[in-house]
Amino acid sequence: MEREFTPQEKPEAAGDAPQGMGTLALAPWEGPAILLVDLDAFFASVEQLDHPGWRGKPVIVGGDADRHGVVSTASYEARAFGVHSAMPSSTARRLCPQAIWTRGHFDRYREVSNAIMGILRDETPHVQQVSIDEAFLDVSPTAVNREHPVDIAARIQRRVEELGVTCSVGVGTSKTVAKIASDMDKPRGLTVVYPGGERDFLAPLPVRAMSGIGAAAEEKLRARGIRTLGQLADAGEEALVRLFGKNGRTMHVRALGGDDAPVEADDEVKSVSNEMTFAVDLTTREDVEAALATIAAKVGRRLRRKGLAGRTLSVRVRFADRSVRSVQRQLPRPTDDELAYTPILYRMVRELWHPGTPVRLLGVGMSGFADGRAVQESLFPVEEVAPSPDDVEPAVADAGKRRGLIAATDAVKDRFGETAVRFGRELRGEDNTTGSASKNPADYK
DNA sequence: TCTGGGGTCCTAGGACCC
DNA sequence: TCTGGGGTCCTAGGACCC
Repeated sequence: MEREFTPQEKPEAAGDAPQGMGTLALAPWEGPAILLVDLDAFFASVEQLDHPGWRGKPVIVGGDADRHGVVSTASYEARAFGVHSAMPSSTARRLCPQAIWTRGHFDRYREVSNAIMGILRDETPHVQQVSIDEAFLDVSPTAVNREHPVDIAARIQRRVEELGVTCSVGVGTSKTVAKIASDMDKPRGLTVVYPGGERDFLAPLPVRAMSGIGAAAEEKLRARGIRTLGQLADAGEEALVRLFGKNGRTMHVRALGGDDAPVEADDEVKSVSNEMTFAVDLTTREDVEAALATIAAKVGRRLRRKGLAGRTLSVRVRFADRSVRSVQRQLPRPTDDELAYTPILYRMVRELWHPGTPVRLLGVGMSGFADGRAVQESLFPVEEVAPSPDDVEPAVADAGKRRGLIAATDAVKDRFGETAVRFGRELRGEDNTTGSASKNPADYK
């Protein structure tokens, strides 16, 4: 039986194909071939894998409804009730009161993700992981390997399903097209856009379908009568550059289907940060500083675990009206030691906030790493980091003592968890936070 | 009880140097 | 002591992604 896929036709997912993908004659593929593999409702799927009693039922991974929490991932059974990612948990609870809720088990998600990424790297070394549940693959036919990209995609779907979760795959000549294709049919979809079919595939889609166009860009475009990617492709590039800067050119190229961004592994970490949203706004200096110390300790610990030391320290404050202010400072030397930089955070936050003003969220970030890779000597003496003697914790100003203290508490946290040990000034404001999940790949490596 | 937490990248203005 | 321009670093804010 001879069969060709039209550009937008969707072959059945691997598990549904009655005679198996290998028996279909695929139209030949010329030129670049990019896959985007997207794990379906990943966190919720892992929960259902690990809890057989939850299969077939609505499952929601997310923060508490009564603490400003939002949905991280909803199973497809929960999505049938209108629940989706980033929805306030209070809304989700109203839409689907019978859902099974969990705050998530992130070590487990990382474990399953790593196994799947292993499968992808087994298929090709050209893998770019973009999050815990997504990766681009370059599977362009070469002189040595003529295997058809669609066959590779179908085999990946089968191999992933053997681990107990499913994925959707988009196949195209560019990252833009592969990504949009993967979104067209979920779960377990396999959507193929053949070379030459890009413009017809993209033209009818709303501009928001394209990665990089969010609410603000959509609104700007709508105000100029541009609603679809076809209209975006027809728009003058000069006008787009005036509107969006150099990103306007990128948007135009992508809408034309001509994006040639390479698939490249990018595992250099550029920043490490931690934020807390409080169920009850903070108003006193004591509470704000206690929370900052707790957040700073988490950042410090993650820096040490990754072997990173940074020079750029930042603080973010979100107020009750959701407005945000931030400050950043260059430190004299890179550090991974919160005992050295927490006192600096206290001074920085005073530039943004005065006692009495309700604080909804606090965040601490570190960036400015030497090269994004591990550093050998990561604990610098505190007096070389703190800009002034006031910033040194008197009790721990001795560098050797501090190093020992940090190492000891890290060891206890390794054994008993993050909340096992806290320094004195971290103790207030406990259990006043939302708790949620990151999908950033840097946290899962 | 409206809207989390972890990231990346871009922009625009100012300081500073050559 | 009249003047511009380029490069780089730094800072605050914002858009966007998963």
